[in-house]
Amino acid sequence: MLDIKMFRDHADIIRADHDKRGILHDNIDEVIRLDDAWKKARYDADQLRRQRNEAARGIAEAKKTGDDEEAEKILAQVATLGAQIDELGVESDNLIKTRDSLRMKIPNILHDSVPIGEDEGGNTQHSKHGEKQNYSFSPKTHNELVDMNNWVDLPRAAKIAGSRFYFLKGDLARMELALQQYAIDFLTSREYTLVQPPMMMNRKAYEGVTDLDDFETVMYNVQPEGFYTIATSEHPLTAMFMDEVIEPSMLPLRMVGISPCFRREVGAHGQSDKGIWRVHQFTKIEQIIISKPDDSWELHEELLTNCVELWNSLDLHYEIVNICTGDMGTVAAKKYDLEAWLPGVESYKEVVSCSNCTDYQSNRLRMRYRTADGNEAVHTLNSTAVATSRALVAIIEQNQMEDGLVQIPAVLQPYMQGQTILQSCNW
RNA sequence: GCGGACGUCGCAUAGCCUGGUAUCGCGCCGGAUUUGAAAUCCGGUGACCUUGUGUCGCGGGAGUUCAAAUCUCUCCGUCCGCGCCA
Repeated sequence: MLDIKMFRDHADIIRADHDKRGILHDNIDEVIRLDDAWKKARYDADQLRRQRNEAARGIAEAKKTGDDEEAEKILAQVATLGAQIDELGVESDNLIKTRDSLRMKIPNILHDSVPIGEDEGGNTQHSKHGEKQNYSFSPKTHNELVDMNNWVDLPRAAKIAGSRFYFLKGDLARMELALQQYAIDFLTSREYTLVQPPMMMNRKAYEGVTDLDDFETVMYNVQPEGFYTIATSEHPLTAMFMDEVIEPSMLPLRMVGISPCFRREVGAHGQSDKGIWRVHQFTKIEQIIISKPDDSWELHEELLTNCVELWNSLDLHYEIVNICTGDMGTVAAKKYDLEAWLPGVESYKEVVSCSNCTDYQSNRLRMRYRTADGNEAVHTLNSTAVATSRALVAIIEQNQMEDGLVQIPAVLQPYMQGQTILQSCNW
């Protein structure tokens, strides 16, 4: 959510941003109109409250001196004030609620370096890492590989849960754990603090961190308490300091989160998304930073550097993409995606997303830090380190051998008792 | 799950019984004093707006009242005891 001051003093900046995104200004104008109306109603209500407070003081004074007659007189004079105040109070409450529910829908201000473009076709290449492997055979897709090695059981998962769930078995399940442990060690050695968050959140906190449409399409609602299962540890870790004033000495706060991620994935998805590429549940190691505004752009690059060095160390080929205006969501001001090469399907596909959300989440969450001039909103940043299911797909496609077995990346071998090849599961 | 206590500005704490201007301390910011620092003293230190002798704010919501931190109901959370439990 953008600061309301932005609408009052710099609406031109928001309008220019909407132009870059190719969306109409209607909502901006409506927020400004509602804000003016709210200020007016609020002022009128304040004036009435002021009258009432003055009268109440008069009554208190009269009662103190024992002048009951005077007290009764004032009481009669202000008899109708309460009803008027209630009426105006309801009006101003409605105005500000409408204003802010609309304000929640207005996207963040994009950074200047975000390329202009209508859709994902407008994304630009930021850099390329590693090389495509040369295979002396025709590389298989990850779906073929997990099938022939019995590493994934989709039908039985569908039977007991539903589609897009999976059993992960044998050596692939072991490598999944190795990958988690490796990524955590990699980041904790860079002074990121490991945090295991709650896997469910309440509605209020969740509204602070996500696009409102996500409640319909992404999150599971757990009854009877009405909690929402987290779609990523970004959400609890970012909302952790909700309603707090953070000591500046704590900033920047670097965290590495681990959690299962639950996603409803409502809507149709293409053939290429079958198997374990797009699933309802996976594990993700996530980087989170809470920072002062002046530091956030430098820290955004730090997050990307961590990703690059982590994925380089796995010996994988991938490219980094600078997401364009038309492909950016509501929350981020700038976003890099890391797209790994999948030789089986001959395309680059998204495995990491690295965002600077500036003060958009912290305005909603009322998350500030203390400065000499008062409290100021912090900036929040997040980046995948590894989403295990997708990282597994990249590893098995790129490291596959002619017999369908897979070489384990050297850095993961110590986490698997020195094993070098993923063996098939025999059932 | 049952019973009890509690929730007050960044932290800590008084006010609640008996309704009538948000208390003391710490930390922080500014000023005075000083060569500088410490110490001391003074002032400030939640949010909002049309900046006023203004309004709101005491975990959230509702109610009673001219008036609620204070009384009532309800929800949330914390702590203690009991029960259950990996």
